[in-house]
Amino acid sequence: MDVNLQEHFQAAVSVDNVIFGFDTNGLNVLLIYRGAEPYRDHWALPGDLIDLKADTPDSAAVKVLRNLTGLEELYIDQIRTFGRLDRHPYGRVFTVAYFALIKTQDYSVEASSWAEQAEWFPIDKLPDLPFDHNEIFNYAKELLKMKIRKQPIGFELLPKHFTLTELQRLYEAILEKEFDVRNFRKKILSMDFITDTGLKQHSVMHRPAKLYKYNSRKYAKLMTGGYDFDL
Amino acid sequence: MDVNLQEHFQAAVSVDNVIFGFDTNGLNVLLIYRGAEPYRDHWALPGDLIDLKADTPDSAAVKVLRNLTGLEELYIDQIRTFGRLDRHPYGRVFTVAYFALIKTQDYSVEASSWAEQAEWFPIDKLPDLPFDHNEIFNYAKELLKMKIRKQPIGFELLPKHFTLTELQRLYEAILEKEFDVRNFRKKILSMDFITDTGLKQHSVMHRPAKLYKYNSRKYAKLMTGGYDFDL
DNA sequence: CAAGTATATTGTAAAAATTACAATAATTCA
DNA sequence: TGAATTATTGTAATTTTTACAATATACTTG
Repeated sequence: MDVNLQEHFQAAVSVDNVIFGFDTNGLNVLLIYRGAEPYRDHWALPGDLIDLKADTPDSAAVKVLRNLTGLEELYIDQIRTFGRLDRHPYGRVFTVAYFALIKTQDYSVEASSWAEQAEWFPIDKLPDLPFDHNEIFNYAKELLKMKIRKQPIGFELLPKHFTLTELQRLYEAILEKEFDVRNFRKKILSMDFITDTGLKQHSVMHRPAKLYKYNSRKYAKLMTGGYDFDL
Repeated sequence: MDVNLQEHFQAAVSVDNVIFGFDTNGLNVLLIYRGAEPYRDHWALPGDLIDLKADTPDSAAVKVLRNLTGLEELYIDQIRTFGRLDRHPYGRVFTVAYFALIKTQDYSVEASSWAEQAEWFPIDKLPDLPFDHNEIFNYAKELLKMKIRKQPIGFELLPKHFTLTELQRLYEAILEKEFDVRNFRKKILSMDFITDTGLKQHSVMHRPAKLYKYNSRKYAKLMTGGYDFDL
């Protein structure tokens, strides 16, 4: 390899994940409390340098997720790559940002080798983040808004069985906008990819709501026919 | 820097551009005939390794564009990053893909240091491309389809003054779908961000068409009010 | 067990947007 | 002057979106 080329092979590449979760308080993001330099003892997006001998950006992002949640089958998607010259104090580090959606209720989040703690933060109460993580988070939030209007990814954030009210609150939290109850239900049901499970809530001190589930098979069928999801 | 870190700082990062142009034959992509290894004498997407001391992915992509076209003010947007382990024969090279839109008519394209030739290819008649450039191109094509339905970027591909028929042909070429003449015009005009220039075509052997221009100020006004572009 | 509390569920009419469809107009050329 | 070629325009039917409020069901409490 000639000198000219060697100059170029001196970069590191990392992944950073914006992990969204949803509960009764609204939309949350998972942050870690960094246990290593740089920015030790700061809250930051969970991420790691890519192992150049073993990982693609995608597989590296999945590893970070798995470390944190023990789960492999999560919704994950690349956002974009950030590469300001001075974004990392140790050298030229490009970072490929991802966003992931997880069902908060179903799984518990645990600290890992590089994270002393991991904690959910409401998206409107984030601490100031190191590196360019504020920028990455804002970009992710916009992308989530866009995507949820085009694809049925909201279900990734809800338990397997959910009520229509929960679904509506989710859309409202993400889109920062309220919907009319009747119109929302009409529209969602007309799309025909959620199914009534026949079950109901119980032990709630009001009329119990029907429980629905997402039917990915019906959705796949619609897409094949060139369907335009929108809300 | 410890050994552990050094292992990570051995990657190179490049940019690759999918440059779209539009003419009477339809939608085209600009390819270069590589003058250097690897894949010398192959048609490929124009791109280059990022200068780690000077460039961000964005600025590197703009430099490639400028080299090829002499222009700086082009529509350009990041697509995503590709990082298969074996995608480059010289080592671990990640590539940040971009797509750009240029007005074919207005400017001429010239070869550069790393390109012996540069040539427009109709998007349905591309040669087989090296690296993962086929994958990148396909991804870019899908993204263009999505974006043109959401943002008025079509105008970036047309001359300053254009006819409604030209605009319709552009949408049809990108979306691979035909529109009804009357409905298309109604919709476009109702969006109210193209303006009649008062000019007409001439020296055409049929009724001359009115010439319109894109009015970005009106578009900006609409967006502030939360407008949802769609077609 | 009756009344109270809290949320779930449902329909309809008006307005807006989309779709389907074909006849007339303006220029150049022979 | 007419032949050729593409540009331009309107309307009715259908579908989608919007705005709006009364009733239903379970649990809790007195």
